[in-house]
This record gives sequence, structure tokens and C-alpha cells, in this order.
Amino acid sequence: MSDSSAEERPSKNFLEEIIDKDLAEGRHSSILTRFPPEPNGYLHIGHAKSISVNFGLAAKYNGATNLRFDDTNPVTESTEYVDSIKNDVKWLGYQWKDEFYASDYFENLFEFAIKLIRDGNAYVDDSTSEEIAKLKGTPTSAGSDSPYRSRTPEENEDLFRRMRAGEFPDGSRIVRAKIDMTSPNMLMRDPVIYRIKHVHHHRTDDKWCIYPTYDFAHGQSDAIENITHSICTLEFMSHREVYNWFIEKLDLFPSQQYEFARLNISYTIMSKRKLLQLVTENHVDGWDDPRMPTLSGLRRRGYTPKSIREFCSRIGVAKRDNLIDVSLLEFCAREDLNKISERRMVVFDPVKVVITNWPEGQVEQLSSENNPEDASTGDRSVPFSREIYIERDDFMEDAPKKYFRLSPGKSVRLKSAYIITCEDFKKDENGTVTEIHCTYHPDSRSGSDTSGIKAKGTLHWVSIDHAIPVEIRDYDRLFTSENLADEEGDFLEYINPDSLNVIQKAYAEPALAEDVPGHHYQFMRKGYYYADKTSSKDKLVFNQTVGLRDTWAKINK
RNA sequence: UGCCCGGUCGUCUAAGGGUAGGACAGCGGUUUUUGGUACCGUAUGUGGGGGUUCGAAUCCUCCCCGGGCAACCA
Repeated sequence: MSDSSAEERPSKNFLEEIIDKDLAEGRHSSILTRFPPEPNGYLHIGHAKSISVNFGLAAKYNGATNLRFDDTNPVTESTEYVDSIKNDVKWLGYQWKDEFYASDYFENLFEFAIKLIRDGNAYVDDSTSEEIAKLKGTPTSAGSDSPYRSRTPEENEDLFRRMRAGEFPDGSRIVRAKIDMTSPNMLMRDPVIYRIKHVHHHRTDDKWCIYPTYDFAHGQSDAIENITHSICTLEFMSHREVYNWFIEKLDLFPSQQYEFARLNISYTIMSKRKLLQLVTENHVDGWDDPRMPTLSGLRRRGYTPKSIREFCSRIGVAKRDNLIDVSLLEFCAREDLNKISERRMVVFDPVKVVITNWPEGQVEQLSSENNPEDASTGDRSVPFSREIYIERDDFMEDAPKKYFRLSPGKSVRLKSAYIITCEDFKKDENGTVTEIHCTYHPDSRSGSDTSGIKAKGTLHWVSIDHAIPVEIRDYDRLFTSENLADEEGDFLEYINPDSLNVIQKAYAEPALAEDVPGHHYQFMRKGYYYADKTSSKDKLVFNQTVGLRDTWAKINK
């Protein structure tokens, strides 16, 4: 293909091609999509993909997207979830056109069912769920008709109205669409469209004791709203036939369903049921535990909406099953964070360094840039004194050739400060280094270095007298298996016991005490960090969003 | 083994009969007062067999592999 034709037809995903065609052929003049969460859990990054697809497509084609809660099963749903979902969608940066609930349509849906019944397209079945399951057949063998299938429309309507009136107990009767018990599609074998549940609904209170099923509610809700493209995940593929059947029999707006492959990420789970289990069984600290793939978890961990949107755009949309490498998510986080994070120095595992030729009691305020990627963030002042902390990792008694940090006789640059040379060190009886003695080179001050000394390594550090204690929470993947779907047995067996590593007392430069909520930081040579929701002036707590790429760790392996 | 989907670098995703490209991951460099960033370079792929065609990832066919479907969940 030539360059010019590539410009004429930039690569599009299959949904964009469908929309192009629909628009070109005049099927629709504009598009309307919807994001239809069930309010029975918190949104996770898989939902972010769906949100990105639905809202992204609408934005691209100058259409709009409705937020519609699929609240047809009051047993598991609640307003807590509704609120968190709305909050998460907004946080991601999307704005819906209208906010609807499937429960807004309960009256319409009831009338639709009446019409089906009157047309001989639905009937009330008194069978038990076991009996229904038995007559349903199997994927390889046809089902057979229920003994109640031939009731008259009059009898069916009477029974259905009495179901609504609360005359019958839960499970005693259901309404089924009369389609085809021999269909190769199991879902077409007279699917249940209404069931009796004498339960309180978070929006309609106790008005209803019968509730429509997903199959009876979703397509009709789409049609009522004039949704042009109803985009869902692959597992709903075989529901499409049912979806179309209702729209046809009820003569509604011809919404069309399209399916894409849901997001899977290595080393994580995306099942709401399993996520809920992690929460209820306290394997994690709530839905917003920073290790959770929930949007609230990612937010608490310090992921930005932008990085998540970028991730969703990079993974693409297609119909084949996929397992996205978690490193792509991390890449997207670093890419954004690198540009917006202010740098700070924090020593996680300190070892004391004494600058023997620095006068006792003398403090020099040095200047350090807040963000080398963004000069507009200016500089901050960092105090330097005779006694400082550096990372224990940054000193080695016997250093290999390629180690260019501190070791006896070697020199390093202290970031934004001076070059120091290691003259001596002390160890305790266990062989642990307790103190390192160095001399500094007065003419090597950062920015005005005339020493001519070449230091290969640069270390972060904090002045002991000025250091403030902070708690650091480092995270690793929540699971030890790359692809949980491939594993046999309980997914809980694959929980990574080392997914949380708390450093109770790390030492930070004083500038960090002025932490502003919502600020993202890069702790130099460590990673990106974000204040936890529990962080306070009295006790600063930071969550690791993602570590810096660590080439040295790789070499060292 | 009934029906429905799907199979392109390790992982995602393009190429719509005409040079298999991009990203992440990997590897190797350059720059660097973060072993970060940035930049440069590099290896790896069309599940298989038959066809159609001057030419096939693309069309046909058979096979293989993966996923979904038997909730009064969504």
C-alpha cells in the first residue's frame, strides 16, 4: 500500500468500520452509545476499556453516550455502587449525556411483556427451575416444550398481572418468551423474561416484586433510548439473537449489538465476583486497595486518568481473546508521571554518612530542580549538612567493576550537592555497615563544579538533622500467576504473599512535608509515589504508583 | 463434539489481492548530576495442508488449536 492511500484510510478498529458504514449508508445520522454497568461492584480497568470504547467512539463521531445502570437484579445492587461508578466515570474524564436506569423502564418493560403475551409470544410457566433446566436440553441436544407453554393469552395475562400484584411467592412462576425449544442457541429456548423477587430495590423501593431479566431489559432499554450501537463484551454474543428477537417482536428502535473482547491483564483478575471476594474475605484493604485493578484502587495508588485513557487507547479493540502485559499499563503510568511529577529525595533504607571535612553545625541550602521535564515547576531548597543518609544499597565494601555507586576510595556525586569520596567505614559485629566516612570536594558544588572530578554515579540523600520520617508502601503484583484463567483450582492460592511491602520509616527531605494532596511525586531513583488517603501531616504515608525502570537491577540479576 | 466466535513477532494491534508495519516487553548503544528521561539501532510473526491468482495474512476448502453457550446473574 502506498503512503497516500494510508493517509486516506487510517487504520480503524472493527467498530469504527461498522459506524463508518452505518453513517455512509444512512442507517443513522449520528451515533448514540451507552455504558451500562450493573451497580453491584466497583468499576475496574476492564470497565475503563469499555468506557473508553463507548465514550471514545461517541466523541470521535460527534455522538453521545448515556450512562445507564443495569439494575434489574436488586438482590446484589446498591446505591453505594451507583455512586462509586458515577464518580469513577467522571474521574476518568468522561461526561455522559443522560443518566438512566433500567429501573426507569420497569413500567415500559411490563407493558412490553403484556404485548408479547397478547401476541402469543410469551407465557407464564409454573415449572420449578429444576424442571425448566431439564427441559432446556443441552448444547448438543434439543430441549422440549414446557407443559405450560400452550396457555391462552388471557390466562397468561391474568397470571402475569397477579404476579405483579404479589399473589405468588418467589420462584413459583416465571414468564418466558415463546421462541424455540429446539434452537441451537440455548438462549433462544424460551428465555426467562420475568421472575418474582419480593425484595427491596435501591431505586424503586417496594413498588415491584417482579423483575425483568437482563435479556428482556437490556435491548429494550437501548431501543427506548435510541441507542444506535450497543457495544458489549464477547460473552454476550449469543444473546444478540435474543436481543434482536425482542426488538423485532415489539417493533422497537433497531438498536444493534456488537461485541468486543474484554480486557485481561497479566497477573491480575478482572472478575467482579472474585474482586468482591478479595474484599469480603479481607485479602485486600477494600475495593480501593492500591493493589486492586479497580479504578478506585488505581486512583489511590496514584495512577492518573490520563495514563489509564492512554492505556485503553493503546490496547486497541478487537474480537480475539487477549492478555495484555501489565508492563504496558506501567509504561503508560510512567510516561505521564515522568512529565508531571515533582522530584523529591527519600532514603528508604538508610545508612549514615559523615562528611568529615564539613564543619559541624553548618547547614547549606542547596537548590534542586523540581522537575527536569518541566522548567516551569522551578526549584526547591534542600538542606545539606555534615551527617546525611544514603541508601544502604548505594554502598558496597567490595564493589564489582560495573558498580558505580559508593565504595572505599571511590567518588560519587550527591544529587544537587557535592562530590564525595569514601575514605573509611565502620561495621558492627554482624558485619553490617553502620557508618561511612567521606570527604567532600568544596569546588564540586552542583551547578558550579570546577573540581574536574568525574563521578560516575549520582546518589540521592537526605540531611539527617532535617529529615522527616515517612511511611512508604511498595507494591508488587497481587497474583503470582501470569494468566489466572489457565490455572486450576482456587485463584486465592495464587495471591502473592509479598504484594505489599511497608517501609515504616523512610527519611525524606523536608520539602515533602509540604505535600499537597493530589500531587504526584517521583522519589528520585526509586519510583513514582502518591500520598495515601490515610496520609496526614502527622504521619505521611506514600503509595508506590510504579517503580522507575531499573536497568541496574536487570544487569545485577 | 451441536451451534457461535476467533487464530499475524514473547504480548497487543495494523496491513481490506501488490514491500508484513507500529507499540510494549527483550537485546545493544548514545546522551545524562536520577543505572530515570530522551534518542538511535536490532532480533523475533501470518496455526497447518490443499486450491484460485502473475501475485494470498487477505478469497475458497479441509484440518488443527483457543474461547463462548445448558443462572429465575449481568
